[in-house]
Amino acid sequence: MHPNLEELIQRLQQAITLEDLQITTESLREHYAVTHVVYHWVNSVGERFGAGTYSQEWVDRYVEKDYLRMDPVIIGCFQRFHPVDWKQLDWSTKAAKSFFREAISFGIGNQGLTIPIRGPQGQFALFTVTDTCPDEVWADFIETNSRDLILIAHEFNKKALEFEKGTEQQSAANLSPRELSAMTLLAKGLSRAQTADEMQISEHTLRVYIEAARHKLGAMNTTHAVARALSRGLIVV
Amino acid sequence: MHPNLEELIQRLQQAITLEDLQITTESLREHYAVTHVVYHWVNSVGERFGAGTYSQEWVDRYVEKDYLRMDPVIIGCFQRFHPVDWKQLDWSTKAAKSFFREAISFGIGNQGLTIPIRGPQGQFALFTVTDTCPDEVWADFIETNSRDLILIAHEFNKKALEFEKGTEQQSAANLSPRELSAMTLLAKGLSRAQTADEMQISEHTLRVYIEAARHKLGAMNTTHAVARALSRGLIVV
DNA sequence: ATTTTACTCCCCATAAATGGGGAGGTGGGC
DNA sequence: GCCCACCTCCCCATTTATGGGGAGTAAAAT
Repeated sequence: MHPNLEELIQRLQQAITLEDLQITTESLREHYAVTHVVYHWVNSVGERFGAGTYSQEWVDRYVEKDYLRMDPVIIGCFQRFHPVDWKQLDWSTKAAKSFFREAISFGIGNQGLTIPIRGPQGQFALFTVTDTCPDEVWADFIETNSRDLILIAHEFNKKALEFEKGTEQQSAANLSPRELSAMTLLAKGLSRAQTADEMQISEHTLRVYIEAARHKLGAMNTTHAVARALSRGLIVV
Repeated sequence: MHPNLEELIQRLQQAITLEDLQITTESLREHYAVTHVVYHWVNSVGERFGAGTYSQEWVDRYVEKDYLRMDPVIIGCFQRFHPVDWKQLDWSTKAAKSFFREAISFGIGNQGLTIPIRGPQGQFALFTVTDTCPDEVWADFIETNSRDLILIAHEFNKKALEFEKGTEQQSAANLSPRELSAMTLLAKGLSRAQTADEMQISEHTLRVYIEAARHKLGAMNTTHAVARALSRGLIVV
């Protein structure tokens, strides 16, 4: 374990503004003596939020070209769980190769480690450390620090979720057991007739539950109601 | 950091069967001198998988009574990111109270810390440590070990995902951008007409996307397809 | 250069979901 | 004891979703 992990995490935990997170990324960059440290998050509303040491030029370029949609780091991390060494990713396509060349020209560095992080309600974030060095040096760096970085990424995301919570409040909307059963069965793909049969009630009665759940959830239709129940963690499929 | 974390994680990383995970939970229980250690996972197909030291009687009881749907630990962890001390959860309802009493009678312990873990395609897992002790002792335990436990939980899930990859690899389900747009808008409660209008295509065309998405997701109807897309983290509302 | 993938459009008919009413029974909480 | 939330049942008519076909263009991957 790195001796200063405690101190770094404490600084993170004490952050109260976005700028504090920004400063923390800069401190981390100095501390680990790497090229860049970035925390990046696309929230449930599609808003982007991030803190990091990439140059503004690169960020602008990235947004302008909509690289989010093709960046092999994003694509790769989205289907992985463990930290991803950029070398493990698929850079074979032409677009990926030119993207990588361009990234290097913007001073991103030739090495990178990105940790995917997933939170409630489908939240997805990335914590990235990049450097400019030979493969062997980078392998050593990962070997030494990956666990610390996982914990730091975790703390970053915890903080980001705290900020998010301040901006969007969500109503409790507690559904009755029968309403929850109805929502769950519908989410499993059963039709109303099947659901009513499974719940051993008439379809007429089932409709009352569905309607009640819809109104409680402020949903437009059954599909919407099921989607909201899922998003809010009221039901599990 | 606990001196034996390295050894424990290495043992985890070398696990090649489900029984190895089971043995690891038992080793962890001894190592931390706690009442129970459990890793539990409900995958995208709804299959349950787990390793842990709970008694078979409690597991059977839990499944029989379908406690998964009301367990405050599940509900609470599903909407949280950071490790959850069971005391932070909402035990105010009558059902929750009797559930807690019953759990204690089955020797689960009066204290618990559960770490929610989320993987690709909406995978959701829980890593739990329980104990029987006073609040202050438990607070100390958490203070001392929570970070180690996060890393252990991470390794557990990495291993579980490796196992999963072996058994079911067909659930890749790549939806095209238009299919994803359709699913997202439907999940937001738009009707087909509104969705088609929003996507600026004819409703006939929209139906092709919905049908394609349904088939790819193996869903019975639109509601089911949207639910699966949400569960697997393909779309966000 | 060829194949695959994605995107767009159109037809038919039937089954399903939705909108709005109303009514009676139970149990728990104040 | 009363009220509220929950559970159950039923009617009407209309809109919407679903099932199965087919077919052409354009871009991208191989």
